[in-house]
Formats: sequence, C-alpha cells, structure tokens
Amino acid sequence: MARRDTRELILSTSLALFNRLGEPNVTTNLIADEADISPGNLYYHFRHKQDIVEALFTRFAQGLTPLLDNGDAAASDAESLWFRLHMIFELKGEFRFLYRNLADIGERMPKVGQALRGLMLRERDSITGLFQDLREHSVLEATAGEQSMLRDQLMLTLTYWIPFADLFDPESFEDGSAQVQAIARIFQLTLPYLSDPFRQETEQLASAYLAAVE
Amino acid sequence: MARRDTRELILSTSLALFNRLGEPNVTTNLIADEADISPGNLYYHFRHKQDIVEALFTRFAQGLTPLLDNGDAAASDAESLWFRLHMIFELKGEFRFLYRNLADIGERMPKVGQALRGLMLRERDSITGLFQDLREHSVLEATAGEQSMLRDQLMLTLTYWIPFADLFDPESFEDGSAQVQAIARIFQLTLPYLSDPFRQETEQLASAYLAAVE
DNA sequence: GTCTATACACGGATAGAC
DNA sequence: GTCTATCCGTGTATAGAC
Repeated sequence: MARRDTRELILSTSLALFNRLGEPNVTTNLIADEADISPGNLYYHFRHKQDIVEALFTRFAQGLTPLLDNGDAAASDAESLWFRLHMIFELKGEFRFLYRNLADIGERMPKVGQALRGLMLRERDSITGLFQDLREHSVLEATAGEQSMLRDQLMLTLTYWIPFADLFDPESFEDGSAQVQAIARIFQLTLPYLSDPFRQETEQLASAYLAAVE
Repeated sequence: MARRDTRELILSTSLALFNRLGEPNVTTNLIADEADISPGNLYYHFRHKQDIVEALFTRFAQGLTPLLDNGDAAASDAESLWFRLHMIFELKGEFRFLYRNLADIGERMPKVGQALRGLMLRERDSITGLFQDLREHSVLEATAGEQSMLRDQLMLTLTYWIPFADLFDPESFEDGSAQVQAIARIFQLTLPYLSDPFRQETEQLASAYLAAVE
C-alpha cells in the first residue's frame, strides 16, 4: 500500500476508535489491529501515539478556523447563521473525542491544549463580534450583562453539548439529531433578546428543525 | 494510626490529587507518597484503586441527593433557591474530578457510571418539578418549548460549568468565584421568563452576587 | 513499507516480615 | 496496621528481517 494510503488508513481508523471508545482507552495495538496492519507498521508512520492525535487535531483546527470568521453581513441572516452553526457542530461531532477529554488531552499534550484553548477563545471573540454586529443592525437588544450571560451559555453549548449528548445517546451523532438539537437550543436561547422581524424568522427556523428530529 | 484515620487520610489525599491532576493521572503510588504511607498500606485499606473512587463518589452522591429535593414552597423564594444552588455547586466543586472525566470514569466503573447518570436524571426531574411549581405560582411563564430549552441549558450549566471554569482558571474554585458565577448565570438565564415581582428580586440577587466576584 | 519479536517503563496489586 | 520488595499485566515504542 502506498505511503499516504496507510497513513490515511491509520488516521481514519484512529478517529473512529477515539470517538467510539475515548482516546485514552484506545491503544496503538488496537488501532493497528483494527486497521489490519502490524504495530510496527503503525510506528513506521507515526513515531508516537500523540502524533496521531496531533494530526487529527490539526485537521479539526483547520476545519474550524474558517468557520469562526463572521464575515460581513452574514450576521443579519438567520438562515445563513444556522448553516454556519450546522457546519461547526458537524465538524465537532466528527472529532468529538477531543471534547470528551478536553482537560486530559490538553494536559498530556501541551501544544494541543494551548491550541484548543486558543480556538475556544476565538469562538468567544466570534460570538462577541457577532453580538456587536447584530446590535448595530438593531437585531439584538441586550444589556452588557445579558450579552455576557448569552456568550457564556453559547460557549457552554458549543463546547459540551456534544459530550453531553454522547453520555446518554451515543447513536444521536450518526443521524445528526444531536447536532440539530444543539443549534435549535442556541437559537431558542437568544430569542428573548431579538427584535421582532428577525425574532419570528428565528423562532420558526428553530421549531421547524426541532420538529424534524423529535 | 487508627484504622479509620488512615482510611480517611487516603480518601482526602486522593480527592485533592484527583481534583488537581485528574483521576486518570493519579497513581496509587502517588497517593501513598503524598499521604506519607506505603503503597502496601494503601492497598490494605483499599483493595483496588477503583474502591477509592467509589468511596468518594458515594459521599458525593449522598451529599447531592437531598439537595435535589424541591421541598414545598421553597420554589417561590429566590433567596432560598439561591442558597440551595450554592450548596449544590459547592459540593460539585469539592468533587469536581468526577465531572472532569464523566465519560471515562463512568465507562471504567459501570456502577459509578450508572449512578452518575441516575443522579443527572434526578437533577433533570428536579428542574422539571421546580418549573411546574413556579408556573403554578404564576412566577414562571414559559411555553413547553421554552421550558425544555431552559431545562437543557440548566443541565449543561450544572454539569459542565465546573470543568469549563477549570479549563481556564483552576484557581477560581478555592475562593468560590466559579461557583457564584455559575449560579448567577442560571438566574440570569431564567430572567426573561419570570413574572415581575419575582423577576426583579432575582435580577438584583444575581447582579449583587456577580458584582462581588468580578 | 511491512512484518515479527521484543525491549522497556509504568501502574496496579500482592506476599510476607515486622 | 504498616512496611519493603516484588510480581504481573499492559501499553508504548524499537530492532531487525523481509
């Protein structure tokens, strides 16, 4: 098998196992076994187990970063915001092992930990910027206190909705219902602070999607 | 040293280390070392490392269970609700290692995992009951959809606020500021759905406590 | 590039003296 | 009850043949 193919095979096998069993519970032997290659071969492609995690993390980060860009007028369109959130949660579902063991992965691999915290801070900034944009368009009406509460709750949902859903219903990621619920929750959360033409559009969007998965 | 004393010493040492480093990163040798006893002695008191975790979990569960009881008219008093939430978060902060590795601890020790999920479901029920109570007292005005959104957000906060805060500011548990912030967020979250005499009481309570820690 | 065999380290756990 | 010494299993990682 060509070099890139095996490397790719190792990565995809690892990702699947990490997501299913949790990264700390997946041994290099298991990965090799599942990928139908020898442990030695695995270590030919990745000198350390951590290298596999880092490679996967890099992909995740590269996928997420552009999604954190608020763009220009994207803010004032509920549908496109929904779409962007959908991409974000899709990606996070795909790499959910990272969120299952945030603290421990971050501690064992300082590089990844720092990058992860960096990503989270950028998410935070993105939310702050979005709020400001929405306020300038008179779409959002919230005091500073309300905004920081909303921001925190959004961060909590963006970070932990996936492990939370995983805890009770690991299946819900395959059909995407966990992701949709997360987004609907986020939209519902902001409803009381939206002004009225936009508010109704958002409300309908949220209940339509929610109805589809329940 | 008397039997109970050493046992107690092991438990308190373990708890401190688990909270600081994460349970998976704490070896029995480290516990023994930190407690100034021999590994053999540790294993005289606890035949398995898991027994230590289970003993600690039992304490946590016994502390939490009574706090999930809504009582009678406790609902309609913001101050006493605040107090109860404070007890809950205090306890959760004390045993925060459990929440840092929810999934993995639950998987490695099925008993604990099941009990933990059971506790979470009881929390959920408690919230549902509280909402109903508040609605009957005309304090809460929320549709079914809004209630389930609020319930989910509350659960998310109750479960993950602590590991979230731990990620960025591990110090914030000693002075209790992380806990206070969590409660303030919960109160702020429900504000738009409270009717007016109660609403203002809640708002003032939240901003007063928030001001104290920021 | 891939394999088999194995070294090495570490953590959980036990044996047996005191 | 407590100690020291040690076993054993497991997981990461390497050596060297093909």
